[in-house]
Amino acid sequence: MEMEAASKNFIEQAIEKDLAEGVYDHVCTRFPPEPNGYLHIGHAKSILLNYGLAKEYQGQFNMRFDDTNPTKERSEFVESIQKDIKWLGADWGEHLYFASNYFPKMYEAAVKLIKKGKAFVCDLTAEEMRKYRGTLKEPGKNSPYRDRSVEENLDLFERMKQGEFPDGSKVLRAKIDMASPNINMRDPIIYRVAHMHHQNTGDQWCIYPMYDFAHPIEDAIEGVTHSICTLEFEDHRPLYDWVVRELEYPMPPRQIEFAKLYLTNVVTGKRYIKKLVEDGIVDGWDDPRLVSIAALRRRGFTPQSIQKFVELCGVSKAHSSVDYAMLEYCIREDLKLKAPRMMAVLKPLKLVIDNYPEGQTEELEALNNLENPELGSRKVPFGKELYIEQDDFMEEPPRKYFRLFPGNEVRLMNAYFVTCTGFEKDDDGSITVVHCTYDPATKGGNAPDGRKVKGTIHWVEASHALNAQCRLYENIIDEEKGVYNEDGSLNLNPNSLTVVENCKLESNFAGVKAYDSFQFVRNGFFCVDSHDSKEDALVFNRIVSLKSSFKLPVK
RNA sequence: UGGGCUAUCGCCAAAUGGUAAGGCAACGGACUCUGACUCCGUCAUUUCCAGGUUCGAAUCCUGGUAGCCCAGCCA
Repeated sequence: MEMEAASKNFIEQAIEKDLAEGVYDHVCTRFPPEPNGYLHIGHAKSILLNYGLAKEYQGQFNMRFDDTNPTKERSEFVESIQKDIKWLGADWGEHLYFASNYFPKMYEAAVKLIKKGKAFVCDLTAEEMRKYRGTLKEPGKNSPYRDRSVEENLDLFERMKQGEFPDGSKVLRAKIDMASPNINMRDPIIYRVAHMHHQNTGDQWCIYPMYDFAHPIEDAIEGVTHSICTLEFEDHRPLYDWVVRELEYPMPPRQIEFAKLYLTNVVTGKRYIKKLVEDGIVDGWDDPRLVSIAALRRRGFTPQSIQKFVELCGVSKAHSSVDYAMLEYCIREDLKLKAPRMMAVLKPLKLVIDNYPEGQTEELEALNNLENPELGSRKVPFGKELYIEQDDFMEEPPRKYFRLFPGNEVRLMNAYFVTCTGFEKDDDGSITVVHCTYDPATKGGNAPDGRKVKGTIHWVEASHALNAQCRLYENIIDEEKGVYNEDGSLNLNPNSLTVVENCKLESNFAGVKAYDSFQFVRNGFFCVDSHDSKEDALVFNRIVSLKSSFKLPVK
């Protein structure tokens, strides 16, 4: 049976058209972040899209730091960004570039424009410039400096470079059209004076190119064919095209825009994440409540799960917000067969097996993943006293409750069948201990007489159990009304971080680092906070999932 | 009448004039060593709205409506 080939997205279609028409003879894409923050799930879409396209068309994928504005950039971020992209699986090979390394070429390009009469040095202040620019509905006015001679412009621009002028006193502008309905074309600034230290070029430069001028040049220099960016740059495309045309690059790059990835009710966006980090609302850029790449990694997401997610989301130009459930689906799907699992009890309730010999313990064999025996097995201690989940016992069960209640028999996962014989309550009326008897013949979890049980529950042996305080990170932060209100107060999900005391963990957790911190993945999975990106997060079963999957029957 | 862009199920998203894919979610049912997983089934007579062209329209035309982006010496 043949699978229908997946339909091509609009970018693939554009590329194939270009290739077919001979506009380009190869494909080169790039991911060009500004090193001013950590990467998040939205960037993953762009990274994987660009990388995937390059691979699909046997092309080249460039990693380029768009570091043309030293005020916001830090080398801390150039490290983290590279780490995150590598982790995601996008391989740029030898092609790691810094826009700042092109400053000499950009300077030459600017000189070329001046010589062509297409750029001029302007002395208007920022304030004046805004007035001359006009408004969205009214055209702008030409700058009084617009008609300076080529010689004068050349001289002035050279002196700007030499540092003769203070910040803000002079800029270089492209000479296009002050009456253009597109504000980006109203003689945009292409170079500014900024006496500032740059993380890569140091104090070599005191003039820096603007994005609209720098970006097309960067793309052209690297032989990028398809410069893929987000929707808000659509209005900049005419300027992008103007720059590569005026600079006369052969086989100029083409800019294509797509819609950003947003997650419903989750804070995406570098700006917001940055503020949460700076305000100390979260513990850092890798706080598991965030959707930064670092946080997702720590939370137990795998690169494969994120790749899958991006693939599932698709690419289009329609503004959209993807359900968080889709991301969760992807990690479950990925971990399902490849993660070893253990048992842990988050809200413990003592279970005593009255007919189990006092003082005896035994080791039982447990598969690490029932669906994938290749992951091997481990020994789990078993004894007279165990802990089970509070939710797994009910004094008065509703209809269709399959777990433990007086008189009912269930299977202790990987162990024995037990039948509930009674329970104890304290003065408050809360249940303290549940009593049961076990059937020694059901060792391993199956009855020789073939009888079945409806429920299976997880457990931890009391004397071997590890005590832990678990931090449960739940969903992020609610963006429904905006993360920050107008008065500066925050809209936070109050359940985003829950601390649970006295969790009981299987003794096999002993070798696991940082087992005090668990990531909520829902529907049967929890991951151990890896803290260390080299380690895969460890998965253990259920615990809270019943809340979402067991519903009380309606009366 | 500033300019640009977008509208297909609760959420993503295909369909390129030939009779509305797929995934997530949801809901039934079967299975099950965790009520998970798996499996099987249901889920848009209709594509923002109104007209028009056509044998045939989500696709073309006309006119509306709604949403997003643009007036940084940020990217």
